[in-house]
Amino acid sequence: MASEIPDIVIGRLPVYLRELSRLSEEGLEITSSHQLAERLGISSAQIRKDLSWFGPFGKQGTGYNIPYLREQLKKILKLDHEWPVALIGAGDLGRALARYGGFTHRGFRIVMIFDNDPAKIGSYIGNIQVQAAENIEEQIRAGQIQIAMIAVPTSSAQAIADTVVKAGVRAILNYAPITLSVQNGVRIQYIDPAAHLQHMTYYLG
Amino acid sequence: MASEIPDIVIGRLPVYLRELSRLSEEGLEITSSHQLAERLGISSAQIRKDLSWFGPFGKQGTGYNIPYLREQLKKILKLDHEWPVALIGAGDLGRALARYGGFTHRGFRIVMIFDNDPAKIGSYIGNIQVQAAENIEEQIRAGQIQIAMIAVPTSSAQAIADTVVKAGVRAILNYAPITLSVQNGVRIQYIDPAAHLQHMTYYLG
DNA sequence: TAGATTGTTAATCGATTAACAATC
DNA sequence: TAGATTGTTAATCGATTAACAATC
Repeated sequence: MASEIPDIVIGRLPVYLRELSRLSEEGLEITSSHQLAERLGISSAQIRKDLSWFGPFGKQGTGYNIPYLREQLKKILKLDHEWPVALIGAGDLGRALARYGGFTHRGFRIVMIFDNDPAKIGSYIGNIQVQAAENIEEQIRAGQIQIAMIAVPTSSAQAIADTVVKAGVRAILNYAPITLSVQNGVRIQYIDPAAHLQHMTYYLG
Repeated sequence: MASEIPDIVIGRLPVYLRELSRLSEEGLEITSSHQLAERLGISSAQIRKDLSWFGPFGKQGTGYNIPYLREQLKKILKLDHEWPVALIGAGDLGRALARYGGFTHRGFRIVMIFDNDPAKIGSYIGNIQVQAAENIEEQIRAGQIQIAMIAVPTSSAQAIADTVVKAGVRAILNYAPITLSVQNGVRIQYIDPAAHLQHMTYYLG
């Protein structure tokens, strides 16, 4: 049953997928748990154990067929179709995210952008027009959007989270440096660069 | 001995510090492991255990003095002085990072920015002038910079990492979606929003 | 004092690793 | 076949939690 697979295992699958894509770009057709392990700096046993939660994907003596394993991982992570994403916040960070080219070939497309600044509403970022924040709930519901990226000031992040969840969002990528409170069943991932830096300074001389 | 404290514990300290700052802004002077736990969605036992690695900071029956605990955590994480940071890459993301206001009050200041695009070299982002990438090694060495943020295309990320490490950098915040290979003693933290999104789609219907 | 909360221990729980039979 | 690598088991390792004496 899928729900008993450790979350920490799920979190590594995108990293495996990313490295497989690189190997593929390098022209390789076959890889092994050892090759992946060396490139990712983890143990080959862990890679084999992680994959074995989902089925046998390799061949003894040979390794893994890269295109096949990529396909399988994409299926597991539900990346066999593109996910529409709502972006809340059109400041510097929001605009950088909207222009970032790395989402599409990995399964995501920003389809709506919101801000509460009258100077930004109506303007275009790429080919998407920034909408008023008051339309968030209606638009997300109408578009049946399940994923939102929050790139607003800390002071409004919780209210925005409440709004998007009410509208049906079930996965939030939160760039505001604050722990959000949401109902059960809603997933949140946090991106807080300052926290990452603070984690590393502990080890600096 | 500091080196035996689990890295996963170190990684939670910035989150505790962040929440303590919020409590402080709300005007509170005292908190408890229970209050912190509820706000962060983790167990109070974990918070007390984590803190106990570094010393007794609380008072039985009362809890923790917020200003005091903040000071102690800052000392532990070496945040009692400001860290100069080199930013490599002045594209959309680099510019958003350079303008991000959230670094300074958490212990970091971007003091140099590099790019290899002649159209960007010499231009200003805030009050910092973008320098040519060929100056990276010399400038980082001269400034004795220990922390770098990498916001360059995937194809050049490893080469940039090699360069900054050669120049003396010991902590890298990497925004390129690639696992970097560096010598022992160099810390890396990864920020890959697409990977975070892929982690969450596993759970979506 | 009575009530509350810490710091710490021991138990539990979960994740990683080593090892190897199976087999390509 | 000989060599290599998977998938899986069992052992090890590490992290989390429950519980409570100490004490403010």
